[in-house]
Amino acid sequence: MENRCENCIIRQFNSLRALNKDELKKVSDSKISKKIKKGDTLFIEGQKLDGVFCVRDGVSKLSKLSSNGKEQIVKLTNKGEIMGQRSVIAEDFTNLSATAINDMEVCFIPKEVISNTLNTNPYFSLEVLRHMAHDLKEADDVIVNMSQKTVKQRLAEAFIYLRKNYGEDEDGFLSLTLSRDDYANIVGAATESLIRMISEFKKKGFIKTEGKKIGVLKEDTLQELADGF
Amino acid sequence: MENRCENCIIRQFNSLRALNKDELKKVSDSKISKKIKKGDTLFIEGQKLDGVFCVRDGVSKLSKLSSNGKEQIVKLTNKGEIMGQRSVIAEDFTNLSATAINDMEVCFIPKEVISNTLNTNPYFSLEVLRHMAHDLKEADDVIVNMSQKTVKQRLAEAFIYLRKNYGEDEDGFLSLTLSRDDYANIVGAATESLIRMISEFKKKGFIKTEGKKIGVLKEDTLQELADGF
DNA sequence: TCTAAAACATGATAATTGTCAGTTTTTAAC
DNA sequence: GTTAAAAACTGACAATTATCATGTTTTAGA
Repeated sequence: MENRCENCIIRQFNSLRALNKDELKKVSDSKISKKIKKGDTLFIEGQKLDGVFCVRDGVSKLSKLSSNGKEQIVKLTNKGEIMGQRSVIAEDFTNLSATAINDMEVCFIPKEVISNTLNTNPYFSLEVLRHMAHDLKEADDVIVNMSQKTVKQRLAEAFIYLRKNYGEDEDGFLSLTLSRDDYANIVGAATESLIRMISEFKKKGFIKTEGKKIGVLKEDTLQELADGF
Repeated sequence: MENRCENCIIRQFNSLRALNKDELKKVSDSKISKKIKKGDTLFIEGQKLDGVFCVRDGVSKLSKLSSNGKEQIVKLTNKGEIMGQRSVIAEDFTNLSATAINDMEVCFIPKEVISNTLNTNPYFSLEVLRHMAHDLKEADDVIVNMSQKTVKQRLAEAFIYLRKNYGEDEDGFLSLTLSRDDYANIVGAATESLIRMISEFKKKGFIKTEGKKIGVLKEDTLQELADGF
């Protein structure tokens, strides 16, 4: 049992930091550490979740299947985030599927522990509330982008977002490597359209590619493009 | 002071129902009733809100300006809903503007009362959390619709939504009358495109119109259309 | 009631994006 | 290492949607 929540720095980045010692002990005693392989799924939309997942390492995509059978990625999660809280709080089925984009390390925390703490520790509720408020704001922004911007603008924005949030390696390629399909499902476009746009960006010198890897060359130009110039 | 929160049925539909007598008294003593005329604005995106609005009557649109200058309506609020909580909780500027679609009656509740209660009454926090969880789920659905469905599908869906949530009058017209511009800003399309589609739906007998008013004639057909047939 | 402004409407055309069909490259399993 | 499957890519074409131009109707205020 070397991995105790008490010693886990990750929790400083999420709502679990509002827990007191006793509560933290309960969480730690009941949590189950899991390793998720790239491509594996944490949960599928429509499932009932028995708990939440705290991401120690790796990135996952939260997506939803449209009635036309296409996947839409609603959000990418990063280290420190908690997944599945919406479903546990609303005592509802998940509306999203979670799939690992690279190898992940997560802790599963049973819902009883979470809901007990929500009922007794208002600071914890408030922390969860703040995080959800943040998610809601981001979701609103996505709605506006989806409806008012072109695919090209959304793609430019995606590259900037990925660089900002996940960084790049020593050769200037985005640290988070996504498939073309994933890109298409983030910006909400046909895969072929998206590939064409990547080619275009590359030809124009905005980005560089090497296999799946993509590197941002002209962030300013991409930003202008995203803003509509 | 005839209008006391203690006697207001509206609060049964929102998170205020989790308040105890004392808390409710505080809310009631500090609240300010306001009448908002159709077309007037409750708040504008980027403002700092000093409180939340509890909707007693009327409908408002929550919208956001895109960088291209077009408005996107993110959500319509109805009787009983509380507006501005996200901003108050996150101690953040509003990301949305709120505009009255018809004449409204709202109560303004100062943020201090709200945040005090959030800090002390976990049931209230939990209720707010549930409502926000619901909003977040709805936002996810909107994202998927925006990116995966055609304008025609989204319009069909909008008519069904409006009938279901706001009802219709004795002549079969939607109770909530929106301008063509508002419709365009809900489904995320150019106003001209939208008007054309309304004409098409009318020609095909799916809906009827009389001036601004629109009535759903074939809900099943619209539903099939929205689902992609 | 008159009048200007706003909202509604339609046509022509252009831009954006999707679909289908096929080729090449990469990946992963045996 | 070979090979089958998956992913990446390209072209041709079609469908969707936006834009611009213009006319008509409705609405609200003097």
